[in-house]
Amino acid sequence: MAADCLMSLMGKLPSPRLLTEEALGMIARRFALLAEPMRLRLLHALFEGEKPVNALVTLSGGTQANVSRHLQALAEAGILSRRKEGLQVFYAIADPSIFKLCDLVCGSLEQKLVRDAEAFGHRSSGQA
Amino acid sequence: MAADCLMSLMGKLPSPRLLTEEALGMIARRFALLAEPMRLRLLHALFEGEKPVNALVTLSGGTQANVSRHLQALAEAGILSRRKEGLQVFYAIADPSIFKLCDLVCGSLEQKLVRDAEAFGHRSSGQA
DNA sequence: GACATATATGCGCAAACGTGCATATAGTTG
DNA sequence: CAACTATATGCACGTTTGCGCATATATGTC
Repeated sequence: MAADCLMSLMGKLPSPRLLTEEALGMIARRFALLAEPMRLRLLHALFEGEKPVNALVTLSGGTQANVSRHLQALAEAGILSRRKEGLQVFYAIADPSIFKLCDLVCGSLEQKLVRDAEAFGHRSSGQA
Repeated sequence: MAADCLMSLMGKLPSPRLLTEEALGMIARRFALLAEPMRLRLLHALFEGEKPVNALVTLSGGTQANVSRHLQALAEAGILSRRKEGLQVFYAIADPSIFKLCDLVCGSLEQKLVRDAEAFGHRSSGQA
């Protein structure tokens, strides 16, 4: 199960000895890519399907340069796919695990919010 | 599904208007907590079960101060639980979604590594 | 009380990161 | 070829963040 996810990952890598740190770094980088609001915004926009950069710029409200950088980072990590068609470049979600990751995190956050709200109500008779 | 995970999250929050950014920030922070090798190391150590801080210091190889900070951050986010027993403080994984999150990320990384390895074998030279 | 152990915190520093600006590259159209 | 659009990149800046050091707090022991 999850307890040995790092182990299973190590088995797939070329030199199994030094890779504990390397595997951790890879996992950390993966999570780090999802740890930016702007990138999450872009991913959320791509949940609907493939989109060109200019559309993502409009939807996200970010600068073209920034959006381009973020998309490139996500694509290099294999999270997004990149397709060039004429002048435009279309990005799409290439890693379906992203959906489940977001679902898990959002579900967990919902539970935490509900718990905190209940704890709030129990301690003080009113709400803030 | 995942496409409207932000929406469902928004429904649970007190003021539904401004919360799109706030929800994104919460999700981003959640992922950011998992984006550090040291914190991943601590979580991995806690996969076996509840452990005191000093044990986690030994297992992770980090400084006591750092380990304490990381544990505190994870506990404040609700990912870890904190139990005080005498001089020692025991931390444990309180959010079971962490297991699935790690599984998903590790599985995705495995696939990517295999793909890259195959692409490496097909071409005589690869790109970085 | 003094002392020891376990954990948490204040402070400063160095590295990493996101962002904006200007500009470069690629491709289309006249 | 020139002009235009879409995307990518070099550079500098401000913020954030993880870390180490020393120290503070808490609890148990003598």
